[in-house]
Amino acid sequence: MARGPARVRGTQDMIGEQAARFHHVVDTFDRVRRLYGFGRVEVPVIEHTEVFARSLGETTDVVSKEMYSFADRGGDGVTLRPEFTAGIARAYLSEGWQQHGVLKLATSGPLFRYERPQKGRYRQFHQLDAEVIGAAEPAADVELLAMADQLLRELGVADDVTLKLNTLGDAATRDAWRAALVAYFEEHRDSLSHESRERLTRNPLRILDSKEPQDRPIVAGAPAIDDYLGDEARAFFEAVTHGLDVAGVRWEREPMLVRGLDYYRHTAFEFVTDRLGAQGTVLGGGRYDGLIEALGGPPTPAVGWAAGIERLAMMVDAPAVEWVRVALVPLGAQAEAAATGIAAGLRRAGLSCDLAYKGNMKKRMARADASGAAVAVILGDDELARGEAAVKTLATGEQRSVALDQLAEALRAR
RNA sequence: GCGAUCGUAGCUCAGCUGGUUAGAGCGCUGGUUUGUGGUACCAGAGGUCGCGGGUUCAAGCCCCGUCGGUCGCCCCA
Repeated sequence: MARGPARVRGTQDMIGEQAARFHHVVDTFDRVRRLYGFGRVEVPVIEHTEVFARSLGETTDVVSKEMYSFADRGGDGVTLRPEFTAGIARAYLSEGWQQHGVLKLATSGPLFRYERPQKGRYRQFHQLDAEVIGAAEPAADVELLAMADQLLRELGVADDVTLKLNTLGDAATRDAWRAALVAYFEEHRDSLSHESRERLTRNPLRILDSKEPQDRPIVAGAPAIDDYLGDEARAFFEAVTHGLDVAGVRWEREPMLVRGLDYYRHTAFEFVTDRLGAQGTVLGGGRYDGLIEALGGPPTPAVGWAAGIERLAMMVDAPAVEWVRVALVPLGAQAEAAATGIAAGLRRAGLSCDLAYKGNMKKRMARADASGAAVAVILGDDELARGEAAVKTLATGEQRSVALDQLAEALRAR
């Protein structure tokens, strides 16, 4: 069995196909984000605990139980980031990024939540993230959703994923709807599941996506957000949905889709799938016009989303293996010394090249084959003395001599 | 925090109702070929059966505990 120290629960070591899938997702995101003019931003993995505590506020469970928080050697309370948005909002304020006007930002990297691992859920997990800060216009929501849609298309998972869209309205709408929901559920308290009765005091909006069958009929009769939407909020949502239609982004209305936190306004959305067990959300986000203010800044409109890299990586087709083009097989001490220089030359010429270090010739040839190289360059004392190398096309077994000074050119042509 | 399920070689797994020296495939090393791979054949290395206790003449197999993995609940910023 395994020896040595174990991996920390909920972390992952990735190699081979798994690592390739992961980076395929990140690379695709990086390409798509440029198409939409989103600049890359880098923010710390660690923040003062206050940054997340203030942004999360109401849901005590999240803050107390699920953050990786600790005191550093100086006694400061710090937390490994459980999400991107709060840290980016903090940077926006502390670094004076208002000077840049409307910011379209993209980032990706590790996040940490102290949770019980299960399918598509880890303690160190990774997300892609996109934010538009400083734009109150529905066009920002549309652009962000169009980018998400294109990303999922280019990853080849769009057919397995549905965009669920809702509006939470403005602050007044949200408060009124919430009050109506609480009153309604309070009325039906006795028929609710045990879990939902708990939620009623802690986080009543969550009752709307309860998994308990007995809650379904009650949820179905709950007050709908649409009855509480003001004219402005309604117009905003219509602008978003119309924009999506024009951009050719398919969406479905999901009136029960909510966000637990108070700073979310207007658009809320999730791209969901049924391919990932209990973790159906592959990409989610919304408008968080209240967040920067909650962190002590000026009222600043913002909207964004994040997507789970692991979840996407599980869904994409296996990316093509990255074969190396040339396998260099030196034989003997002299040839090995010369091969180092030849390999460097081939690589500078832009040819990917694997240099065999160990084993007898048979072993080295076997490795050359396993590397997927198109050609093996065999370099022994005879060849070296003549200033040549044997170039073998591995697929056909055909072999010929090539002068060393013409090697790069000859290999490129093949 | 709760529940279910699993834990045998580096990996994937087999091991019959408890019964001698615990097996296979892949991978690894060496050989058939002292300078020729992908196919084939031969040989070899590699295992505290997660860990601890118990029952038994006898435990990989049964019981208890514990640790770990997986899946789900809670939670989901």
